[in-house]
Amino acid sequence: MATRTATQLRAEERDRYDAYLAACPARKLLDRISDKWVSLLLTALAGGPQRYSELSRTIAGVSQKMLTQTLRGLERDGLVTRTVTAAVPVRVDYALTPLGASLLPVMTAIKAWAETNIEAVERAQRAYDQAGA
Amino acid sequence: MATRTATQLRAEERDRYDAYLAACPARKLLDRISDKWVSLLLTALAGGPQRYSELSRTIAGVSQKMLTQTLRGLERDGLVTRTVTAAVPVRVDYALTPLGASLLPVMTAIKAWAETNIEAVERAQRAYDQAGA
DNA sequence: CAGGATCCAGTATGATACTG
DNA sequence: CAGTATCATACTGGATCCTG
Repeated sequence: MATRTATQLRAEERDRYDAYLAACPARKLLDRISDKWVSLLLTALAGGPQRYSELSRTIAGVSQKMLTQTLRGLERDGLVTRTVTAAVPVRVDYALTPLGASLLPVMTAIKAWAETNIEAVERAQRAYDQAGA
Repeated sequence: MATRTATQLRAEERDRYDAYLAACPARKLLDRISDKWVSLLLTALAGGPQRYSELSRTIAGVSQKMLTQTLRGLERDGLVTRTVTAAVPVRVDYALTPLGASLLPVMTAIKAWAETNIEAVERAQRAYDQAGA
């Protein structure tokens, strides 16, 4: 128990530091909503409620795991609701809450920015790669 | 070589499918700008150019690697510029391009949404966790 | 239909040490 | 000061099988 002094101190500082970061919930929330699947899911629900299977088809490329996981997270954050209808094959609908709807414009704006500026970005990339080579 | 029919067909479909997704650059761009460090860096540069070390202090918690990596990506995408000033200790300034500035309002909006609605989200989380327990 | 559980590969990220 | 290079790893995300 003597081979650690500076290293341990640094680790302790890091822990305290991480704790501080964890104490800043806004940054964590920012990280959570800065997620590909989140933006795609929220915009997918913009047109109204959708079933699980509809979403998986709309998003196209999302795995069961990511779809379920992201939906659970959004439900927990109060951004979407999950409604189960008992039937022969179970039916589950997801819909935006008012809180989720309030985030929608921003998500739409990001998506729109990406679609609008993709060409400019690609031009910049080509120029950058040219200069580098 | 007869133990695969449905499995192989599914794999082939998936490959074709993934190729299609890769061909959609807007989704890739959306994923790239939906990054924690990107939003933090762009908003950090909102007030004007900053040096590398200033940024690392402003962002607080970012590692050298992530900082450099994210800056390089943003530079390649044409969102920020990198200006090297030859001096005794080298000086490097980063600044937003017009393209980067055009993304700034959206990034600011996300950050603001997170800060505004963090409490509502936390309430929702507590309610969700209560119900689950 | 709508998941839950599990296994596994790839990537993202951090810590550390070294350099012009 | 402003990185680069390397190593180690934690976490993401996909594939697969199983269930109410």
